This record gives sequence, structure tokens and C-alpha cells, in this order.
Amino acid sequence: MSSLAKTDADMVRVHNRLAVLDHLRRVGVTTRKLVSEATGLSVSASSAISGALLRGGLLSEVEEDDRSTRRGRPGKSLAICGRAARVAALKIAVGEVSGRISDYAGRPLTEMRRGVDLSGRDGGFIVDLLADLAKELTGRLAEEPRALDKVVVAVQGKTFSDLSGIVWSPALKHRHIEIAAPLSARLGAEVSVLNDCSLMPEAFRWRPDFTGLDFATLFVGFGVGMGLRLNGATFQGKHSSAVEFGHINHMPGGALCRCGNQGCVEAYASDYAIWRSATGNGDIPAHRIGDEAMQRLADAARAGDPAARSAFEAAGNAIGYGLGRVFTMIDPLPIVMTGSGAQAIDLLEASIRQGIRESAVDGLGSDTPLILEEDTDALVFDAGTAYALAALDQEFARSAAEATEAA
Amino acid sequence: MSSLAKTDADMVRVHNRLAVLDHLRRVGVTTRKLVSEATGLSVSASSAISGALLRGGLLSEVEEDDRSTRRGRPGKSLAICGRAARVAALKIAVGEVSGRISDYAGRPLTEMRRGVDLSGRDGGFIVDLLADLAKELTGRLAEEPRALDKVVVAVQGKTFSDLSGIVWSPALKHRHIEIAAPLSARLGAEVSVLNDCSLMPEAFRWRPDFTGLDFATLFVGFGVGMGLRLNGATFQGKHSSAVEFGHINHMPGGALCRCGNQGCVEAYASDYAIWRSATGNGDIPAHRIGDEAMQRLADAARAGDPAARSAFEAAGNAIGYGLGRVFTMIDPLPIVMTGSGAQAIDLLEASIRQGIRESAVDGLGSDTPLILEEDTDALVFDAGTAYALAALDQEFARSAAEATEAA
DNA sequence: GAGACTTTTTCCAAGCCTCGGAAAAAATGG
DNA sequence: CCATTTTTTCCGAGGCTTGGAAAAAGTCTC
Repeated sequence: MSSLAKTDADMVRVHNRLAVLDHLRRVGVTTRKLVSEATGLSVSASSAISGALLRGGLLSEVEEDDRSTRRGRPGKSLAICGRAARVAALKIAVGEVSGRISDYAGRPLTEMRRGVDLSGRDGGFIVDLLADLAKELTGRLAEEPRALDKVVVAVQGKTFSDLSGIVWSPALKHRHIEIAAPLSARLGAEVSVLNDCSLMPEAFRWRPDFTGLDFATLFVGFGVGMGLRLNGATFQGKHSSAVEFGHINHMPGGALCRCGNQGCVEAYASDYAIWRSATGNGDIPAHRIGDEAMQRLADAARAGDPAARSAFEAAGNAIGYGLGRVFTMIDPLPIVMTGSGAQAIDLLEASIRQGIRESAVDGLGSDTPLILEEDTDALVFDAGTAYALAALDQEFARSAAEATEAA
Repeated sequence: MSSLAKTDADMVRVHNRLAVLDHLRRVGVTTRKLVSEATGLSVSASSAISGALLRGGLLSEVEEDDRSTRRGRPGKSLAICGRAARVAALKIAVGEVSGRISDYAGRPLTEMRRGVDLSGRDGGFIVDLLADLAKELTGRLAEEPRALDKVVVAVQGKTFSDLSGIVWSPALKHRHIEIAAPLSARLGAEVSVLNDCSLMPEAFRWRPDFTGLDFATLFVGFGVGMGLRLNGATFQGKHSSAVEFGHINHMPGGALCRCGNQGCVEAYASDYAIWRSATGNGDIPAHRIGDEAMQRLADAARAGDPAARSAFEAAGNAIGYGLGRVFTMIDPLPIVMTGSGAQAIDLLEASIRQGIRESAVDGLGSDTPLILEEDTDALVFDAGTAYALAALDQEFARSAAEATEAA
């Protein structure tokens, strides 16, 4: 009924434990004293909380060689204990599934990629496939066989806002596929299904150079997608999986898009759009344009091929106008760019910036920083892992009450 | 450094006092028992907090005739005490300033409107004007002469994100005008300067039918602006005053907009755009098109004038595409519409919905509810008042500590 | 190498909240 | 007029943070 709920001492404990964990994730290794300074907690509280987390097994004391020859009692170094949990980031893309397992400290333990034709497959097959993938990954880890604590599935395409499955994906013909519940039953861990692009900002969650920064991640490749970090939170839509940047209309009545509409950004800027524009064929290619084919096309443009050049230019223009529209709505934001578009940034950047200049008020944002991340897969794995770890931190901070009782 | 800060008992107190105030604003009159049920606080805590707020003068016990003939001790009715504070909502528009004073319970006490040619005036004049307006308004209130506790200035145009003043306004020729500091010095109350359109969702802050609802407010008139309520918070940009819906590009290379760009939504959907389109004159009119003129134009369209009809249709189309783009980014949202566009909704609605259908994925959101609010001024005053009261609630919840000590 | 100094950690009483239950208060019903 | 019911107040308990004192674990100086 009322929108504001009460708070009590429990909330305070959870919040402060979370603050300590958060600080540790940012800096990696600290001492109780430094935690106190960073969080604003008293040293007593910092010490008590660290102690509880240590007893709970979430933290571990580490030996540091970095004897910085200062007087006084040296602080005992603390770090997140990798053995406290194990998370998996899985990925469903057109023609392949892949995954990475990491420990609670965020260190990647093992990773694999498997090419599969998913197009005609149903939900049961997908769940089986993901379960197999996860089990093979865990099997590789020699140590004691232990279950996963949290699984994130990043999907190309639209996902349910309750993180339960896939509404629609270019990788699959079937629609409305439940993933979370059946996969969770198979793996014994909570499963969250999210769109890969909107998840991407999570990859930067604890990176010091992105702390407190609002920014957008932009994927340009097979499709075009965006993730937003606003007010320190990764933006998630209520109804869908959020920022469908590729389907923001660029040109009313313009080029035909896969979604059926005319003039979407994707219909100009995605691989297939650039391809059909360069080849002069108006149809949407039936199959995915390979990365090598796009590389050749880019090289042709670099060599001066006029059709290829103008195709990339039109793509950059559409992206630029799209960004200009986003900047007009939200604010100018730094852009982290990935996908085949990032590889061809030399062909795109000028027209992107020109597009922003023409579409944003006062051209604001046309000089926004453009940060390139070549390895899209790594970015998605990082993002899924960070998301999973953040969720675990919340759970652990909450259940630390019981842990203290037990101890 | 770290982004998560600590919490302590103080925070708990502030948060819970705020929860009680929030509930009272939503329902108007309650009892301690009902507060307990609504907030989740224990009856003891609810009682203690209510008692503290009563002693602090923020609440008052009210007599209710509504004897609902039930057994048991009847609950003592509590309500926000109007005399606890006084806030002003001021408004700067093209050719006029206006204002309303309300009490702490949100009841309007007095209101006035003054036509002034502001175009060539500087900051000093504006501040003087607003100070005079506020003082004349307070002077009207017969009772003991008391100062304002909080002032909100809603401005057509772009404002600084720190709420200190005006970056640019169509009402003024000068740019970068400081308002908050000098006006605050004159009135003895904190002053916040915000864009009128982005402020508008605040008007619905405590309205039960909008509780927990995400929605957009859309102003179509002299200009075109939008306000967003997302995740229960009114969206505010970091750099500017947020959602410049009117300047989201509609058509690359399209009609000339006041902002200098080509193809903005405003260049199709604002009063001047509809006017120039209907009259076949390509220039932006030098003066504001009056409301009566727009009414006549709308009547001509209703009578079948083809030029007028197609002008409104083009306007609706641009708005529809704009909304489609927003929906694609964020989510389909209910729209609260106001301004002269709301008056001409019969001429616009079909093409708005058609535009959404053509520009949003699967046409999602083309059937979104369209809620009309005829009285734009009242909406802005409501919004400014709600914003001011919410800010006061925060301050009072914080300082309630001292209040209890004092008592 | 021993004592002085310095800095980090731990320990403990105190202060604030909220919670739960008991007691008091204020009405209705028979 | 007394039993019943419902709301409000009162009081002790428990949890978390705080601030200061004590302990711990080094470096520095003589």
C-alpha cells in the first residue's frame, strides 16, 4: 500500500556487511582500518563485521609481501575468499552456447564454447544443453566436486523481466521459453536469464575507473543493442529486457528491419544491414553474415570501395542519430563499444559523431568518449559473473545473521 | 571512494519517520494502528514515532465525525499539520510568472499570475520579480506573517542539474542565470530551480491511483516536453534538466527547429510547427502563437480544412514516433498529456497511436493509456508543491532528533 | 638488544532503535 | 454496571554501531 517500507537493525547489519563486501570487491585487498575509512564505519564496527565475514568464510586473511616499511602494527590484509562460492555465466548466441565458471573472488576458473545449431530447438533442448555445459565445466575443476551457487544466462534477444526465460531470440525459432526454473532444478542453483546487451554494464560494476560513472554499452554486430548504467544501477525495463537500441526508429519509412518495422537503427547498422547496403541487395540475408565476411567488407571500404564506404557511413549515421536521441532523453554518456562495429570503428566514428552532432541539442555529446572493448564474449562473461556475485553478496550479507548464530 | 556508505540507527530513525509521513501524505488521515499496518512497523514503534512527530508539530490529532460504530477503543485520527510549514511553487513561462503558496498539508492557500515581458531581462530582474511575487503572495495571507520554508521554481527551458538556475529558457534572452542563491537570500528559504516538464510527474507522487506506477508526462504546446517517473523516482538528468522529448530527432534532415537542428519532434508537434505547417510558411514565427489562434486552427481542422488537418496529423505522427522511440528504450508507459496538444487530442490521437505502431517493436505501447490533464498550470503548481513538501519531509525527518531532545 | 613509539585490532560499556508483551484507556453490548 | 473489544502507552530485551581503553605487533633509537 504505502511505498516506503520500514527499516530496522537487521537492515542496518545487511547494508553495512554489503558495504564492506563492496569495498573489498573494488580494491581487492584491504585492512580493517582501510575498510573503516572507505565506508565511514567506526573501526570497531569495521573490525566486528570483518570478523563475522571471516568466520562466515566469505573473507580470508592473506599474506602480503608488500611490506611498506611503516611504523606501527601492520594491518592484516583481508580479501574475498574465492572458495566461498562458485558462479557460472552462460551465454546463448546464434549458433553457439558458451560459459565460464568463476570463484567467489571473481577469478575465472574455466571456460568453454560449443557450436550448436539452436534454430529449431525447443526449451527442453536448450535447458539440457545448458545443464550439460555447466556440468562439463564444473567437472573440469579437479578439486572436490561442488555445486554452483548462482547461474546467470545471457541471451541475445528479449528476455522476461522476471529473469525467468526467453521471450524471443534470433538464435531460436521457438518463443516464450522457460529457462530459469528447469535449469535451476537441474543445477541446484538459482538461475537468472537476462539480455546480454542490457547486462553488459555489470562488467564494470567494481572497476575503479567506472565508479559512480553513468555510461552506456553499445554492441554493434549481428544485431545492435545497448546497456545503460544510470544513477549507479544497471537499467532494467519493467516489461521487457530494456534498451532495445537497435530498434529505436532511425528513419520513418526507412529500410526494412528484421523486426518487421521500417527504419530501425539495426536496419542500417547491423552486419546484415551493412552487407545488404554494400551489395545493393535489398533483402535481409537469410543467414548470419560471418565475422570474416564483415572484415573483408571493412577492408574493402578501407581500400576505397565506394559502396562499402557508404554502407559503413550510413551505419555510423544511424548509430549517431540513435545516440543523439538517447543523449537528448537521458544525458550525454560515455560509450563502451563492442562487437564487429568496434572492429570497424575507424570506418564508423566520423559518421557516428556527425550523427550525434545533427541530432542532439547543441550537438551535445558528439565528443563523448568512445571506449573500445574488442572481446565481446569476455565482456558478457565478466558482466554475468559480476551480476551473480552481486546477488550472492546480497544473500550472504542477509544470511550472515544465521552464520553468526551458528558460530 | 567506495560507493556504498554505512548505515546506523540514525538512518533507521530518519527512514521510518519518513515512512510514516509518506503514508500520511497518501491517505490524508490515519491512526497509529493503521500506520503500523501500512508501514510494517510494530504498533509500539508506530506509536512512538507518531508521538514524536506530534510533539514536533508536524502532525496533529484531528476530530473525525466518521464514527463507524465499531467496538473497542477508537483510534485517534492523525493528519499532517498544515501549520508546520509553508511552501511556494513559482513558475516562469514565456510572458508570465505565476505562483502558488500551500501549507504543509499541501492545501493551496493563495495563487496569482502576472503577465510580464521577460525577454530582454537579466537575472537580477527575474530574481526581483520572483521575490516580489512570493512576498505579495505571503502578504495576502492574513494570519501571522511567516516566512516560506521552501521554494520551487519551475521554468520552461533548461535548468542546471544542481537546481541553482536557468541554463536557457525560451522566456529569456539571457543565458546562465543564477536564481537559487539570490532568491534564497531574499526569501530566507531554500530555493530549487527545475524544468517544468521534468518536474511534472511529482504532481502524482502521493496519488493513490499512481502509486508504484511508472509513467510519462507529456506537454505539447508552445514547446514539447516530457517528464518520466521510473522505478518510483522522477527522472533527473545529471548534466541538464533531463528528457528533452521535444528535441529528440524525428526526421533526419527534416523541418527546422528553434534549437537549430533539423527534424526535432518539436519542429513538427509544437504550436509554431503546426502553425507554419498549416499556413504553408516555412519560417519559425517570431512570436508565440496564442492559445486562441491554436484553438481556431484546431477548429478549422475539425471543420475539414485539409492543410490544418495534415498539420495536426504530422504533429501526431512526430509525437507517436517520439513515444515509440522512448518506449523502445525504456518500456511502454502510460502517458499523462497536457498543454494545447491535450486540447486537440481528438485531432492527434489517431496519428500518435499510428506513429507508435510504426516505430515500436511489435507496435508495443500503441494502446497505452492516454490521460488528459487540461490545466497545465495547476499540474505544475501541484508538482512544485509536492517536490517542496517531499524535500521538507526529508529535512524534518532528519531534524526530528533535535526536536525530541528539545521537547 | 631493550625500551620508546606508532599504528592496528580487539574488547567493553553505552546509546539508539525497534520489538513483543503487559497494562491502561476508551468505546460498545448485554 | 460489568464483560468484551480495540487502540494506545509503557517497559524490558535484543541488536547494531560508537568511542574509548587495552592489547597486539611492528619500527626506531640509543
